Amino acid sequence: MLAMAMTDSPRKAASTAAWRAHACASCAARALSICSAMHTEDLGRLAAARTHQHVDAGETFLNEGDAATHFFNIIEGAIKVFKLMPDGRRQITGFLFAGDLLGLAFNDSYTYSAEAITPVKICRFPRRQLERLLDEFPKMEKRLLAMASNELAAAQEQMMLLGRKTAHERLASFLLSLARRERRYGRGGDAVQLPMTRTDIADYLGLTTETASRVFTSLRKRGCIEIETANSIRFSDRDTLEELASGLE
Amino acid sequence: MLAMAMTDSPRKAASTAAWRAHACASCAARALSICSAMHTEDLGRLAAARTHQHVDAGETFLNEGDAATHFFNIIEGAIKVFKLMPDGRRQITGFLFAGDLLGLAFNDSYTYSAEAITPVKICRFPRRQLERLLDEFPKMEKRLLAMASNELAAAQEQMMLLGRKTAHERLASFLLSLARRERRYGRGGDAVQLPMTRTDIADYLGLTTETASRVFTSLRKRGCIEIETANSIRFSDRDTLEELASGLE
DNA sequence: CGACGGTTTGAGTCCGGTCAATTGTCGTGG
DNA sequence: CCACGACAATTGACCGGACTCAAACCGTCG
Repeated sequence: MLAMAMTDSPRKAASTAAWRAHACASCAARALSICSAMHTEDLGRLAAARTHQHVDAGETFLNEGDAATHFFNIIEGAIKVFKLMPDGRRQITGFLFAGDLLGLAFNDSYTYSAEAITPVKICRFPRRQLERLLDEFPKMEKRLLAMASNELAAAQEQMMLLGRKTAHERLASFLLSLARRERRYGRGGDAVQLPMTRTDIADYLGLTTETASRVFTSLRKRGCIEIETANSIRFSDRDTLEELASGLE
Repeated sequence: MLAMAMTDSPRKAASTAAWRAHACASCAARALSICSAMHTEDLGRLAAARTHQHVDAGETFLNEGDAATHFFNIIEGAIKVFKLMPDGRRQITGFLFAGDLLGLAFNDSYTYSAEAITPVKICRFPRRQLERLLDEFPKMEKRLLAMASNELAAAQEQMMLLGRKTAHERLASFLLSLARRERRYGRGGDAVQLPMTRTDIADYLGLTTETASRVFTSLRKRGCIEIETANSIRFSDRDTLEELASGLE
């Protein structure tokens, strides 16, 4: 809101969504994964306070500057987290998928916006509820600290990418990290799904749409990847891609 | 170690330092600031396990890939935290000064290296000791979580800088953030000290030394800053600098 | 003083950005 | 079924900001 108010940005603003309470099993299961030591009744307390929501693709459901009253759990779909400059320049700081948590930062207001890439199911918890739980379950706090720590390491890796890598190295790194993620979650193999647009990828890698597209083509012509559709690619030479990503060629 | 081993990097490797135990008041005071609820005897326990060290300027005292056995508290001086690519490209992910903590990440091994910019006094604690304390003092954990959260927000701001800002905008942002920090810690006014070299600044901002230097000159000619010495600048038009930093001009 | 590391400045190049046009994809409705 | 519109992706021609290479300058210290 704050960030949007002072801008003539061409990107469109959010629509405020109405949140409805709704029961859901996978949601509680996810909360469980944060801390297996939590008692069932406490889980229930958290579950009671949560609300569910479907968000359409392209909808912004969290705005930089808004009071940080809730945190979110992506149940299904993909979202992008980003920051805007007054003139509309955009930097995507991360893509989040099913199972990821959003909004855990302990600041007064959100320091980023979030928008659905695909139709998304999300689960929203009040932060106060969480903080009360944290007081009772220190293990949960440790778990969150570990998560934050991993995110921080990832952020530093991304700084390396944005500050020092070439366009080719950036895209190779990105595709491989997506593939690694898919592998970690069971699926995978040599195909990677790209739910986001070329413009999103460019805004994540600090490039323009045109450059992103050109590098896709270039990697294809070099025999590193096959482009089945714009949103689905397949690795045909993962080794070369790995070398590219780490800057060895 | 790991990162250094596979590289023919022109940058020099670390010298292993000998750590000696030593008593120090400011160190305990700093630990206190992490959690005021800690008992004196517990503080003593942490204090007993710590060791002190002087590190010379230019010395690397922490290597990416090394087992993450300790965390650090900068007592005096300035350090840089960075990552290297196999061919020697470097990205500085942060500068740390007196009072800052380093190595709190909860990973098995460090994901970055750290080198002294000026002669430095640091205080080293074993991580196991800290973790035991964390179990006893949940408030401490909450404090760490808040710190990690702030760092994460800063990291995202830096991604915006590296991915989307021009050279001028990057330097303006950097100078202002340094000034803001000095102000937060009492000192300040319109002068900013730059203990790091132009090359360090460039490696932090994703530029080359030459570009960094040129932009300094350009800002001076535009009347935004005065360069008293290479390591000490003064703001002469902070407003214009602010506008530049946020991309408004 | 001279040596050395850091800084500044200059000349020329190039990677990625800009602007513009074309192609491809998909959903809608006649 | 195809025509159409909207939007994403690709491709081409050109441009420019930052990089590269190189030389000169400066401050510090032995």
